Amino acid sequence: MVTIRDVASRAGVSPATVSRVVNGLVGYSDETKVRVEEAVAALHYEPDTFARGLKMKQSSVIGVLAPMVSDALASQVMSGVEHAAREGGYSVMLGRTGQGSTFAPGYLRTLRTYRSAGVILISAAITPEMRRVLGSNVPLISVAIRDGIRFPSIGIDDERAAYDGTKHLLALGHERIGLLAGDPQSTLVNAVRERGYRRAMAEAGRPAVLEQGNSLYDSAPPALHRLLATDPHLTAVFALSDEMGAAVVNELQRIGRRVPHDISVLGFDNTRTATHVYPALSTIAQPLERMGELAVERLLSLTDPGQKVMPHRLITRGTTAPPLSSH
Amino acid sequence: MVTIRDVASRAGVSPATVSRVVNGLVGYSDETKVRVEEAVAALHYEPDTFARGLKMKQSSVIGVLAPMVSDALASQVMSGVEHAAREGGYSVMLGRTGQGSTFAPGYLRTLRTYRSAGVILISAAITPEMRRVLGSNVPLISVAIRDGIRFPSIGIDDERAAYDGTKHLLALGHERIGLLAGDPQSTLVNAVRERGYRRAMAEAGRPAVLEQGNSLYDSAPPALHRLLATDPHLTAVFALSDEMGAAVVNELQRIGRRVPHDISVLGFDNTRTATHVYPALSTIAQPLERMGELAVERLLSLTDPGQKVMPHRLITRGTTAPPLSSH
DNA sequence: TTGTAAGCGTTATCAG
DNA sequence: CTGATAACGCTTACAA
Repeated sequence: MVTIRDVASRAGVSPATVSRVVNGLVGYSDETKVRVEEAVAALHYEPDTFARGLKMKQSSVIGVLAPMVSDALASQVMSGVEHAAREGGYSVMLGRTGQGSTFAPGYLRTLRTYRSAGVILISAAITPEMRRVLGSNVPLISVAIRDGIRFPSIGIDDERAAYDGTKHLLALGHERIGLLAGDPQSTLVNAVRERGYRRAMAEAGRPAVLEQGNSLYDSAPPALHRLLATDPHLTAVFALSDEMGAAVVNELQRIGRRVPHDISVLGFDNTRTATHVYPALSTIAQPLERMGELAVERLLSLTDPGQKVMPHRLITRGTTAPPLSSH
Repeated sequence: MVTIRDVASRAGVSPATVSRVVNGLVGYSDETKVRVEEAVAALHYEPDTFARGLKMKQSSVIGVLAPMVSDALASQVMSGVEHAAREGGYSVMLGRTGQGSTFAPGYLRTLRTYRSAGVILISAAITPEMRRVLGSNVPLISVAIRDGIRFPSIGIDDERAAYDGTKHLLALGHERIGLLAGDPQSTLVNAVRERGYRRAMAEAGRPAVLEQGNSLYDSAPPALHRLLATDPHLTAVFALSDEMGAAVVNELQRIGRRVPHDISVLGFDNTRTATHVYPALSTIAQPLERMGELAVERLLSLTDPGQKVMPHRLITRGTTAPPLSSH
């Protein structure tokens, strides 16, 4: 292993000087800088992470905690995170957490011992428990979820997004729109979206009809059937995740209902899943990658990351159309 | 920060003794063990990763390099990796590499500087370049790919699996079976699977008809149309990835061909994607999670990881049936 | 069974 | 502008 002393002796300077030029500090002549750099290059010197970590009080790893649920969403956020992290010379350590956050404490502990520069939570709220095990030195931020008050986060206005989505369906002429809600425990995302739907329906003077899924594919078919049982004349269903939306499209197909002729379907998030069904799913887009980038930027900016609301966008593809009855 | 000296003085012993009990070494009385453990617990002592890493020559991170391509596959392997790693007290650092492996060298460098205990490559072959940047101390293993000779790997017998898949279609009565191949550059997976298909077709005295995709969803529809242009009477298509298989099912639907009545479709890998289309995709399963677990076990076993061939399995779901003409 | 002390490779302080 | 030197927290001979 080549150490800073090797570089120093080859360049004919002291280790301290090497450290200075390597870290871009001030206090050396141009000439020594050149000599040191030559030596560094010649010897392929790389500072030792552990020695450095021991001295300094933090490392350059950023932790990301992603739920195994909604892989596609997390994956897109990750792209952004990774990009921004790499740009800033940071490495990303990803932990996937289970349904009941089984692994989260373990990961957080690891991240703390690695003196992580910060951690990003995807689609998960920051809990006091998390704050506690992480210690107070490590900044924390949530992505794709937010409550607008308590913790640093980057997300969209979920209430408004769901409101807009419902409005779109209403504008198309639909009057009976069912909502396929997500896990009700997710009060910060699903409950909020649900509110947006209810508001739009109420404004239109239409009754809300909804059933709970859990955001995942498999939860959608049964929920869809409950929805249809409640109102067999539904002409549109708004699913609060693309996975559920895709499942609805497929299930409708299976039971012989044509999409979008008989029933329109609208998804949520605009993950890759939305384009992996036929017809491709109309959905509400969140700027997932950008949110990931922003998360690392804010995390590293040292100032309080605060809350950031990103714009959402309606994307119409093949699953939304006016209802048959509107002709 | 609480250090080993704090624990030592509280327990009334030396730092060396604390180190010994913390690391489960020998050489202390039961009584001191108890005292030290009490002190550790009372002070919430945690050994400093960096100080330890500086002394010892390796850390307990396992690196995983996954292609952004085929997220679903990587995700399943990751589950296994994570599980086994956690079991052994290791942390997992995930790096996603681009199409042209853009990030791979950077990640590998990071992993080396973190003195990673080993790195796992998902669906990627170990190149001399990788070996070089990683240094010779870090063990490396590939998962879901193998060439059976040169590098440590865990995978299935791709030739045989593709052969079996083709045989299945043949046994159903199909005679005109098109192959939707993957990236031809992937000589270790796609080229091998292609060989299996060719062998089965040759044995059946049927002509091979194939087109290249790149394993991803979007590459499939155009390739499917080329396939259909070559032989409009195809009654089955075998796609060498579930994403392509799903795309074929959807595209067939779009152009008005019924699956499986008019055309059967068989996928490959048995990722979650296979169940996210309607009808659900019949496919060849690889024990992805198990492969991930095994990868870490072998990586950490210190002996040469060697090559391991896992069993594959045909899973018939809704997209394969006898051809119409067989009645 | 236990303690002392010498590093591991860096960075930071303080002289020069 | 540069060089000694003292930590950082831990492990491990080597002594006792």
